[in-house]
Amino acid sequence: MTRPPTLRDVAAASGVAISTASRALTKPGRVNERTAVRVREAARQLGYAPSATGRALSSGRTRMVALLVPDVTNPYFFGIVRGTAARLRADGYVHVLVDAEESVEAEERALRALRPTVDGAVLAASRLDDDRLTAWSHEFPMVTVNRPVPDQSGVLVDTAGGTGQALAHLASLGHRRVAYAAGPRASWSDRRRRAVLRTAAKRLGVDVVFLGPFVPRREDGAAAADACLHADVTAVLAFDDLLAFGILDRLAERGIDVPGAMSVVGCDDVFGADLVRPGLTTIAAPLERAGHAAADLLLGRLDPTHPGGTVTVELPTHLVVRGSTGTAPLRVVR
Amino acid sequence: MTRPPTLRDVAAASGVAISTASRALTKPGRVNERTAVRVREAARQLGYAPSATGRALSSGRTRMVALLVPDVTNPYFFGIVRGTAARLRADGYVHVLVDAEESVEAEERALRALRPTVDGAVLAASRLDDDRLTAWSHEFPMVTVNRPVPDQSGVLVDTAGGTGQALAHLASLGHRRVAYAAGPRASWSDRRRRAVLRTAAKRLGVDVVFLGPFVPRREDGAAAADACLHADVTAVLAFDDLLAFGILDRLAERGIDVPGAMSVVGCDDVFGADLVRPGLTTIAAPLERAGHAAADLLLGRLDPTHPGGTVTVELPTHLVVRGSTGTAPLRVVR
DNA sequence: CAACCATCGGCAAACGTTTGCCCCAGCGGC
DNA sequence: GCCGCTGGGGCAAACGTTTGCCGATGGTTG
Repeated sequence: MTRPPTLRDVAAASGVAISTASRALTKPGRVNERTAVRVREAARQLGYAPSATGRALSSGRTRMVALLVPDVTNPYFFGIVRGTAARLRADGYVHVLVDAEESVEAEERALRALRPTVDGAVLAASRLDDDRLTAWSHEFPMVTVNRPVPDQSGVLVDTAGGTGQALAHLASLGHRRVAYAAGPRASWSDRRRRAVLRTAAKRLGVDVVFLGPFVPRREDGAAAADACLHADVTAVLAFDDLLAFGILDRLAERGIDVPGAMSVVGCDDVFGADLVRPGLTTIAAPLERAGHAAADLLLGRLDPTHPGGTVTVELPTHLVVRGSTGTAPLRVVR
Repeated sequence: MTRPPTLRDVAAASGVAISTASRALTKPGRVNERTAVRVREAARQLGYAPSATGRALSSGRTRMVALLVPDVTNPYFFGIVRGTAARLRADGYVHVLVDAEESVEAEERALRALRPTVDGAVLAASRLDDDRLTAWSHEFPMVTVNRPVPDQSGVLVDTAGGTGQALAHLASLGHRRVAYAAGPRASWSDRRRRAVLRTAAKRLGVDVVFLGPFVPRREDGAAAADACLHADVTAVLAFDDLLAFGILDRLAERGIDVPGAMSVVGCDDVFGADLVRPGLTTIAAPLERAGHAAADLLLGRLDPTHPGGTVTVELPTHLVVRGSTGTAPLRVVR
């Protein structure tokens, strides 16, 4: 296990000064071509790769970007990880993945530790409160996903719009009483969807009953399903696909036919939504594009030649209709 | 957006030299407690966090570890990512995620670029050939997953053993002619499973027909399913769950009852295996544990006080029986 | 022939941290 | 009163890279 070769080794091997070696490799035309060839050949032969650490120290930029997610376990974030990874790779940035463990403290600890080390961060579904998020956004180039911060660039996925679409879809199938199985109170998306549902419900002449909040995990779908049955609805919009999977599990367990007796709509279209039977009708969120867009915004801010200014990218969603939604059953009046 | 505070700022604020500030924060007892308190207070007030870059340069260690996967998209790697992330986080290491794009060149490029920058790497299912892998293993502390390298620590998941179990399971259900829908020729796991299947088939009195190789993607399950039907088998062991999902899709499309007319067994038990209907019987690989173990091995090697020596951890698998396997149909002799 | 310029290479500082070495003050023992 | 020891603090080098500045060389122009 030998120490990696440094610029000093390359310089020695080609008989020039370190500064010349550096320029030969990074500043085309700055040194005589014959010298440059010699240096490049030596570098190749030694297997030289510049130390990102050394570079970072002298340039003040590390060419690393962190992605903070509350929970790497959640398939929701897989798409975001993919998107940011692809975008960062395209510009040769290193991708640091941080699991904030759903905890405000862990998230702040990670930000503090990473601030001197990475050039910027993408915060997906941050658990930080508004004040702290705003404070951090002044200290550190960052872009949020699904979490608007004043005067800060961000990516929003318009699941609220999709929710309206989904309700219209259910209304057109004859559903008149629909549940919304809500997510965490702290969720920005959840708040927006509630608002949209209230107005859409009025417009469409549908009763929407709000159930929850539920923790968006498959296990918690049981409680949500039971609440739906008790609330006497014929369809349910779940906060996300995981919750919807759990609802499907529980309905199957209780022998409730989907979509015959109950229609189920998820949100996000994560991996697996087309694996369940019946396939899950869901509001497809372009998560990979969201991650890509977030990284793109961040890279733009990091580029000093870039115009600047804050941008908010809002990505549209669309409803993917699969087998879990169908015409409303005849209402049984008790 | 202010420059993060450095040790110099802390030293100035507390009226001591940089070296004293450094020691006050990192060498308990080395400086007078009264002085140390002053320094710590200044650090706290300024929001000081040590620069990993500066540390790395002086110590030669970056406290970063890279995880190279061929394709972040594949749910197989989600578990590994989770496991390594958790283990690295526990020791305060930073987790660098690299997608090698299923390409030997990209993988080597990443290794070359990362060598001076990270302390070590976990290579999951490397696409590198043996020679290059061996060469790299001499240059760079690394641990492989499912890819044995001579004189190098690694983690192996015994899916071959699980395959034997799965075949026995099928035999006990009366299957007498079973297909193996193979994965890529280059796969080490695939080669081992073939060997195990050959001997197990003899012992159990089962005919195993080898089909493929198939690309382990859901889309390629269609070809695998058609090949199975043509080969006149009553059960199929798929290289992995993704392929099995695709086989299930195609069988459903062609109206073949699972498990009535055909039993299907997957491998890995990825996210989603219990979402399909019928649930997929599969060889459960402890992927999160594998990632955890790999990171653990690597961290051990990086610790200078550690005994040393190379270790190979072999993790057992077990068969998870769900709905996709059942008793063999009566053979139709044509 | 002098003044000027372009080309090319080297010196040294800077980035932030750690750490070996040295210095100084204070104190106890003789 | 001198020696030696110890506790506590600073100086400076080192890590690998980039880059502003300078100097040397050789050629061109007036």
